[in-house]
Amino acid sequence: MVTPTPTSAVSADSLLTPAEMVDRTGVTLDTLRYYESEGLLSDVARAANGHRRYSEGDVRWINVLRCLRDTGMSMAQLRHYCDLGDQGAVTRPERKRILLAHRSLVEQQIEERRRALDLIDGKLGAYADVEIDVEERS
Amino acid sequence: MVTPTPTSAVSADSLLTPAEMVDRTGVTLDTLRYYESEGLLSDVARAANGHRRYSEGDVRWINVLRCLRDTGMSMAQLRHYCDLGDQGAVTRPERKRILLAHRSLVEQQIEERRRALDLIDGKLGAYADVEIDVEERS
DNA sequence: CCTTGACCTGGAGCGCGCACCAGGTAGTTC
DNA sequence: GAACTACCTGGTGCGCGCTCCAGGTCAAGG
Repeated sequence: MVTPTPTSAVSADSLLTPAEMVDRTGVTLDTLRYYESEGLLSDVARAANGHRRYSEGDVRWINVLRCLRDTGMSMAQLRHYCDLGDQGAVTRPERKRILLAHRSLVEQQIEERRRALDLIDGKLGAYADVEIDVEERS
Repeated sequence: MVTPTPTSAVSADSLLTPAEMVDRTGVTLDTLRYYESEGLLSDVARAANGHRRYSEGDVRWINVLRCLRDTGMSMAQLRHYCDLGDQGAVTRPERKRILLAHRSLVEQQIEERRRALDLIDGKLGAYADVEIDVEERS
């Protein structure tokens, strides 16, 4: 399963309502539901009235998802990664491969951005004489 | 036929044909025209038959555009930046401001990616025992 | 003369990742 | 008991940044 569930018994008061989840993760309600519908977040608990209840594990998992998304992993890749998680330990090698591949991609992104900084600094050199009005608004 | 086009014959006056521009910049024909139509690339020369002719300056400028785009500057911001350039020296302070702002954004991106590396490495720790089949083909 | 190929223009189409909306239910508040 | 709030489901819409397409021009080659 995707979300680590340490025990079968979960202390009820540690579960978060959707609104609390939004606060904790910074992810919107719509996006949380979207991720769940796409299989990125499985086994979300429900209250008696059908409302979702998120665990601390869900919070951590959403943070992982956002980290990967924000560094350029596509929904499709993320879905694949989650599917592998759902399929059990036999997929661990491939999950490791995916993480390693993404890791090197992130390193490339850092390199690309370092080069960008150099280019920007080069252009900024042409503005060395320009004083920026610190009082300027907006 | 995939026979290499006779690019050995460099176009006169060191101006580049659209196809040559694609080779030099890695940007597609459609995108080059799109950028021009959006005002990111002005005053592109034309041959007698109406075909575009790009200068070495155009090549350098496209590289700047791609650098900024690839680090998250939106088309709208890029358009604004180019408009300022077209308006002359009076806009230099704002152009500098934009570059500085984007510079700090890129630095934030690097920081975010460093944190991503930490998180990925943390997860990779759980796979320390996993051997990846190096022979695996794909 | 006919074909081929590079390029032209204007406009439509598209994939992604959400964001928004309508219509409904369950629990609390006055 | 009426309103209000929080949430539900299923579906549609949308902004961005290209990407593709139809239909045409022009020049060179066989």
